[in-house]
Parts: sequence; C-alpha cells; structure tokens
Amino acid sequence: MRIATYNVNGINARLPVLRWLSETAPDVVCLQELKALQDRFPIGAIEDAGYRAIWKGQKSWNGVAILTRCTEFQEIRRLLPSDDADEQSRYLEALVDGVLIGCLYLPNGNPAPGPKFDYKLRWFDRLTQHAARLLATQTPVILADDFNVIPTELDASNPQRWLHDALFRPESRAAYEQLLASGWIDSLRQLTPTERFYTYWDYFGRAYQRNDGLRIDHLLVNAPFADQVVDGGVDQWVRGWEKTSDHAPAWIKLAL
DNA sequence: ATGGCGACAGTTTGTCGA
Repeated sequence: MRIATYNVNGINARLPVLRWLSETAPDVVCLQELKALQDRFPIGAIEDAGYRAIWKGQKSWNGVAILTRCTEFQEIRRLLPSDDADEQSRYLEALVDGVLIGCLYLPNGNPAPGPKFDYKLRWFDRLTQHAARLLATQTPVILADDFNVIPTELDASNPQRWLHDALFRPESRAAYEQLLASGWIDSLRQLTPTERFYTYWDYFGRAYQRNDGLRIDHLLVNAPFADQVVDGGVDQWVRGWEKTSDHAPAWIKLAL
C-alpha cells in the first residue's frame, strides 16, 4: 500500500493534482489546505481519476481530504478531540484496508510568540493526546501531515534563518520530539537518515530552482509497524510544474 | 525581522501562509 501526503494550497487552483494522481497513482492520498467550501471540493474530477474521497472543507482556509483506490474505506472521525470550540478544518481519520489513516494540517503558528503560536502548541498537545489513544490499537497507523514543523537542522537549507519562526522555534521542535518519543517513527527520515531533502519551497526568489527548501510534511507510523515501511520519497518534480503548490507530495510504501 | 509570491474573498485591498 502506497500512502501519500500533499499540501495542495487550494484544490481548485491545482489541476496539477489530477496529473500527479494519474501519473503516480498512490493507493491513499491525504490532502491539506483545500481552501474550499465543502460543496466546492471537485469530487467529480477526483472520481474520474479513480478515487473515492472524504473531505472537510472550510471557507477560504485550511481543509483536509482523504482519497483512496482501496476497497475498505470507512470514515472514523472528522475532529481532533478535546476542543469542541475549534472550528478549523484540520483533521480527518479513516480506516483503509486495515490501516488507520490520520490526515492532519497542523497550524502554522506565525507570528510567534502570540495567540496563533499558542493555538499551534495547544493543537499539538491535543494531537499528542489523541495519538496516544491511537497507539493502543493493534493496527498500523499512519499520521500523514503538513506538520508545519522543521524537526532538525537537517531539514532546512538555511536553519539559522528560521530560528525565530514558529516552524523551527524550540517549543515546536520539542513538541515534535515529544510526539515521536511517545511511540512514532518519522518514516521518511528513517529511510534517509543523513541526507537533506525537502517537501516545501517558497514561491519567491526561485527558491525551488535554488533548492532552498524545508522538510515540513511528514508521515509518522506507529513504532511496532515501522519495519513495514519498505520505500518512500518526495515527488519533487511536481514542484517544478506550472501553477503548482509550494509543497511537493511525500509518500511511503507499506509492505502489508 | 523583512522580504517576496500566490490564493481567496469579493472588489481593489486585506489576510493568510511558511
């Protein structure tokens, strides 16, 4: 089973998403930043591409979706627990052929410090609490995300530039480390322990052409199933297409 | 700390993202 995560930066501005789907055909796809109301999700085009989908839209911002070509496809939850007042569309969870898939879009958190950074850390705490419950299941679990966290200095072309940014501040990195320590493996980093590679390049200044990027989109797997991850990578060339997102798709392949 | 660029809302400028 091949599982991909892709922050599309506006699903309706992104015809390249359909091209990427048809050319790479992942079994499961987690999308973030739909930037579309619920009834503006292009379900017809997605189905024409061979996928079923569940999605959670929102006006202007955020929005997440899970797409699959697999047989078993059951929505589990549409909200991250512990804050009923949180109205931002950032979490979806589904069971796909025996694998529990969490699709999430962690808040950016800038400017930091400030209320947006506080919201990011609170959201992260709720995620870590929920992830602990998921660890109790005996099934493989994949958390596929735009995490908006640069985990280490190996994950940015110029780490110094991001020292005071919400993506790289000590609190954000500590929250990510704490989540991993609670029983999760950063699967792409496990496959490629020492090389720099990125999933995001800013639109400005020909950042992609200069390979001035960040690794902020991650696929976490619960530790007991980490040895099932047999391959993975970033479909980096998609970032070079016209009218493309500022992120590139990242994916892993599970042996099961 | 700013810059710079792109999407969206809904009108021409503001907000947000990373």
